[in-house]
Amino acid sequence: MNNPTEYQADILKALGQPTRLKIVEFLRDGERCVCEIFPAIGEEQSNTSRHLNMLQASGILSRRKDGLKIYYAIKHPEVMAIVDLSRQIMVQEITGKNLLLQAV
Amino acid sequence: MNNPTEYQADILKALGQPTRLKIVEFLRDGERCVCEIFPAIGEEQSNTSRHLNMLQASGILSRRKDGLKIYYAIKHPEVMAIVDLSRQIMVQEITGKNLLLQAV
DNA sequence: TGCTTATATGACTATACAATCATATAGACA
DNA sequence: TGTCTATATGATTGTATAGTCATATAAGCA
Repeated sequence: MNNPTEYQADILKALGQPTRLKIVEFLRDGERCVCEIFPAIGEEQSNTSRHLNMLQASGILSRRKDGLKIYYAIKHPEVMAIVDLSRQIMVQEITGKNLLLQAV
Repeated sequence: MNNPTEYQADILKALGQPTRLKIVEFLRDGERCVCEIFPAIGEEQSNTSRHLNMLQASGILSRRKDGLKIYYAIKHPEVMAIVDLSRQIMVQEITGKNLLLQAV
């Protein structure tokens, strides 16, 4: 995080990983504790914990403690907008490639 | 690229790297050849070429050949929207941290 | 106090990535 | 044909990352 470009890249890099993308998608509807998140995405607790920590460190998620449980939530609405836009790009790319395949 | 989530993550990962973010930002105003790009972002030609190749492979950039030169351009308007949103998140994060610092 | 549950972390391994240097390819043109 | 220019690529190196297993921490409760 030495300069703005690196900071900005870190935010996008945090989202650019399948496990973390699954976490963010699962949190779309609101905050959840770790004990709900890791079974939902099918990853180990320790691995999920690391990714959650990274998402929080890069400003994607907020963290709230309640007794034993720790609740994570999407911190900025812009996060879901980015996720949705990247899916749009994916869909357009896949559609384009299928059209190419059909043309063969 | 085995499943949609990985595909989507690859798009975001492609944007989540400082050198590639600089390339995309430089292409905001329109297509440019490699010979314009690498001096503008201050990276070596070979390194720039690799990043351009990756950005094209992940569907971020389009590529056009004209004689000796190869022109790259932003392929989807959603790309710049993502870049702008990620900067908004960064600004909010930095602002929030500065407020915290002032409170100390 | 001791036990249980929820979450985090240390140590490790395998893999991926960015950058560099040298070199290859491919098109333009004399 | 030979030379020049633009771009890509092979080989290599150092570093970062994801995932796993075992263990630590910390809060709640009997």
